Order: sequence, then structure tokens, then C-alpha cells
Amino acid sequence: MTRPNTPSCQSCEFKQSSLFKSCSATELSTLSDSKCFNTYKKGQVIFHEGNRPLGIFCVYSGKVKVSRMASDGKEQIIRLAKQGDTLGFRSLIDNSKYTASAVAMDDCDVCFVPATEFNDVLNQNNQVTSDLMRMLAKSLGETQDKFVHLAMKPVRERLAEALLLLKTTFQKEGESTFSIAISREDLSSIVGTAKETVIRFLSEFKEEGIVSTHGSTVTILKPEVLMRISSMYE
Amino acid sequence: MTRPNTPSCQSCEFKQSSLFKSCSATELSTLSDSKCFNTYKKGQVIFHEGNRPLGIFCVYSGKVKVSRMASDGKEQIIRLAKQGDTLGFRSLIDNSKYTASAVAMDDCDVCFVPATEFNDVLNQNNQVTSDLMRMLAKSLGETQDKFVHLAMKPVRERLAEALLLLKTTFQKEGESTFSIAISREDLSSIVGTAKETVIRFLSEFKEEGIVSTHGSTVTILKPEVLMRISSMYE
DNA sequence: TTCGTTGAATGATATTTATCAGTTAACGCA
DNA sequence: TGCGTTAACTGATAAATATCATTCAACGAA
Repeated sequence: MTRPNTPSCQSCEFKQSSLFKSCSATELSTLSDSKCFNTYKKGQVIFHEGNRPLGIFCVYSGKVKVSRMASDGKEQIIRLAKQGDTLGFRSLIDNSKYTASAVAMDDCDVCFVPATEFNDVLNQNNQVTSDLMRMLAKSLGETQDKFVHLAMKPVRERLAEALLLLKTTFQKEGESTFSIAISREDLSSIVGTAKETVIRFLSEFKEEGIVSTHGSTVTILKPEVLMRISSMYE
Repeated sequence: MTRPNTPSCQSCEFKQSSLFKSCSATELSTLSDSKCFNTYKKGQVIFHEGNRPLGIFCVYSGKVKVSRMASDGKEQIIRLAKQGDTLGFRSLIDNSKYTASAVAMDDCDVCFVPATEFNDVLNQNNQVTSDLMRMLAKSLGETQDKFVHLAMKPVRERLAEALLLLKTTFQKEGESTFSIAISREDLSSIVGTAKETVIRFLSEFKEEGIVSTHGSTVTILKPEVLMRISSMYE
């Protein structure tokens, strides 16, 4: 099986939508020259909770979950990332250790930019700093939303929301109906509930014709109904 | 009863710990000249969910809660702020409407800096942008923590955590034991549970000699025990 | 001081969600 | 194609928390 060679930042297809959209050609080539490129198999750890960040990661292909583990093995997924997304910048900026781990949800290609070069770019290009600031503000808003919803909405509503999150995050351009293979375990770690509880409400959604499943694959048939359900307690 | 006149940013006692610590004398005087100063009585709204931010607020004295309300009246407190803290910057940076309201928890004095002058400072002083970026990264980390704890820890642990949050946020320099007058309603809105549930676990803490109460006033007698309890499920 | 109002506290019960113990369906592999 | 393993599903039950009703304590005003 062939894998792409290290892609260059200059010609990266996600350049325009990435954190580095305001970088000059010189800056992009500095980043490109200093970076590493790795592939991760499904389930492999990209970075681990408790470790010190040494740089930032850019997802080139594949799906990634960022999650925290309790001592009893229970997992809470904090974020989902796809191609073009940047990972691990929060801890680097905050100068703290990773408070969560990033794990490949399927086979992934990921670039890694060392901290030195990343900081150099931040110091010399204020637009990038400003973009990063905006990105952090956006993440903060989204995380506050999730926090409030977890506190106020029952599982059924949160499951609807989680399915829509998966759709908006991972649906490809031009796909009319959205399907995703996701373990009930992972789904419950997004929602913040037990696996069996997710399965039960998912079965309800099936009976109501909102979704269909085959094995671990979930297909969203009526996203508009999910939207109505997810916004019920607001 | 006398209230202080509009304080100047140049001589503000919270200058060093504030977002504006890297501002030049000129920048500080621009901010100072453009700002408004208001006092809010306990319970008054400083800014309201759904409105467009027109600037940022700096708390000069008093306690503020930032919270979101569900349609059924249930409230979730997202953040607590005290003297020296900046409010409302997230929405301003994100260019979105307020997603939460700020309410005075007791009588407050608050400065307001209009968006124009605030943005001017951000544009001319990169250090301030950089500091704000770090501040957002820190907030994001804290909010992620709260999100994960809400998902994973039972109420008893979260209540212990909330009491410690109140202590670290509002305890004055040189106070040996910490007391705070807080309604059980507000306490439950921090923890993310029902009022009665908070009262029950608070009673447990009283029986165990960890806290004492008189009316709405809660006194923390054994913070170290609260710390042990709060970190149980990690 | 007494009364009245408000919010804290407690008890009884309902609801939601978690846990445990299975059963069934999907999928890889010999 | 059958077999074994894993993960999805289902049911029964337990635990945690929410809700409702009521009592009790604190505090302010007359």
C-alpha cells in the first residue's frame, strides 16, 4: 500500500483554511523544511496526556479524537479533528502539559511542526497570532456550549447533537447522505454517557426513522429532525 | 454612601495583573479617556445573552457571575469574575453575540472600554494580542477541565471543586479562613445540579466538619479535605 | 419584639441514567 | 462455509439525581 510522501506546506490543499493561511512563502517553506510527517494506524496515539508538547500537529488525512481518560477507564472525547485541523496548540500556548490524548480514529497522515519554528512564525507574523487568537476564542465558545449542554440537556438531545457534530465535522463535499463507522463506545464518550444508554436512544432514533445502522455504521436519514431534537432544551 | 469616581487605568491597582499589563503609558491613557465607569447593584445585569458586544468590561470591585439560562429557567454558571478580571472579550474577538449574561453577585464597580479603542490597542501592541491569546488558551483549558469533570465526576466531588473555586477566586489576601455568602441556587448553578442536591451534600460536608454554614454563608474549615474529595475520580 | 417573607433544610417519591448479565449480529479467518 | 471473536443490542436491576411538598431558620420591616 502506498502512502503519500511528506507533503509540502506551500502546496498543501488545506493551506487556505488552516492556521497558516496568512503565512508568507518564506514562512511556509521554513515550516515545511522543519516538519516531520507520520502515519498512524487506527487506534495509535498521536500525543499522550501528561506529556510536554514539543510542537503542533496538522492532520493531513484521517479522523482524530482528542480525549481524556479517568482512572476507572472512562473516556471523555473533547474534540474531533479532520484533515486540515491543527492539534495540540492549546497546551503549547499555555505552556502546560497535554491534558488530553489524541488518538487516530482511522488511518491518519499527520504533519508535525516543532515548537521553535512554530513560535518563530508567531513572533514574526502578527496576523498568524491574531488568527490563532480568534481560533482559540472560537474553540472556547464551542467548549462553553458543550459544557452548558452537558449540564442542561438530557442524553437524547445530546446524542442528536453528537450525531450532527459528526456530520458537520466529517461529511465530505458532495456527499448527500452521511454515514460514519463509529463504535458505540466512542459515541458514548462524545455524548458523556454509558455505551448502553447511547445504544438505547440510537434504537429509538432508528424506530423513528431518523437514522439507520449496519454494524457500527450509522447513517443519518433525517438531519433536520436531529436538529430539532438537539435544540429542545434551549 | 460614597462611590469612587472613575478610576484611571494608568494608576489602576490591578494594572500589573490585567490584560493591559503590557500597554504603554500612551495606550493606557487612550483607554482611560475612552472608557465609562458604572456601578451595578447586586443582581443587575452587566451584559445580556444575545446582545452584540460593544466593548469589554473590567471589574474594578465586586463579584460577577457569567451564566447561561435555559428556556425552563435553569441556569448554568460558566465563570466567576472578581476585581481586575476582564469580561466579554471572547464574544468580541469571536465577532459573535454574547452567549451568556454577566450579573453582579454583589454591588460592583465596572469599567467599560469601547471596542474601537480596544481593537486599536490590539492592533498596535502585539504583546497585548499575545497576552490575550495566552489568556484565551488558559480559559479554554479551564473550560475543558470543567467539561470533563461534569461528565465524569459525581456531584459530591464537583461540589468540593466548586467550593475550592470560590475560595481561590474570592479569598482576600491575608484572610486565613474563607467564608462566602452564596445562595444555594447559585452554588447549584456552578456545580450543574439541583439546589436540593447541593444542600444535601453540603449537609454531609457539615457533618464531616469540612464546612460550616450560617444562613447563606458557607465557611470552609478544611480546604485540604475538599481537595482530596474533588480529585477522587481523576 | 413580633410578624411576615424568603431561602435553607429535609423527607418522600419519581425519573433518569448506570451497571450487570446476558443474547444476537457482524466480521475476520481458517 | 463454518467458527470464533468482538461489538452491538436487550433486559433486569441498581444507583444517582431531580422533583415536589413541607418544615424550619434567618432576616428585615413595622
